[in-house]
Amino acid sequence: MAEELIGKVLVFKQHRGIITETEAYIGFDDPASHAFKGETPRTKIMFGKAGFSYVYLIYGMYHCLNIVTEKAGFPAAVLIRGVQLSDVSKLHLDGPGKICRHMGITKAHYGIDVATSEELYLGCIKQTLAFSKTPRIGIKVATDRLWRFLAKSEKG
DNA sequence: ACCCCGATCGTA
DNA sequence: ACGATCGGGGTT
Repeated sequence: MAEELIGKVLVFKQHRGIITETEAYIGFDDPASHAFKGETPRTKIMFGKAGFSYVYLIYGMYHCLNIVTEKAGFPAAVLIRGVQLSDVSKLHLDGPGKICRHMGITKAHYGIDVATSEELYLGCIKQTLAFSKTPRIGIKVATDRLWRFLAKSEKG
């Protein structure tokens, strides 16, 4: 799903943009995942059905948006790390904290079903984007896994 | 009650 | 390279 989401459209309220960068956090054997140590109130949504938002606060200052994937009982999520805004600014939001800060996404938007919500959802465009795979960044473990996906022409 | 630390970002 | 800033989660 992290690969699939490259080139899809992220819509939140009046904001929309093409997803240019994602990271995957998968299952019980991924030590970089918040779900690795088991289910907690914060990570509960990751253990549920796919298609729900997982928003968390990081470093006391920034929010990060994920989309839960995989079947219930198997924790996984895709972190949205990069978005190219579709408005006239064409601003490239580079980093999960910047995306949420710009769009106003907070923990209040935890657990939204993106399949039915009219506030937060995903869309398609006709073209697909080529992408590259790299190690995930900002983590200190499991950096050998190529679970970061970056649209071509993005640096990194 | 206390402590450590983090899927970040802006500034130096 | 570093500090800001605070909640989550484990430990006392």
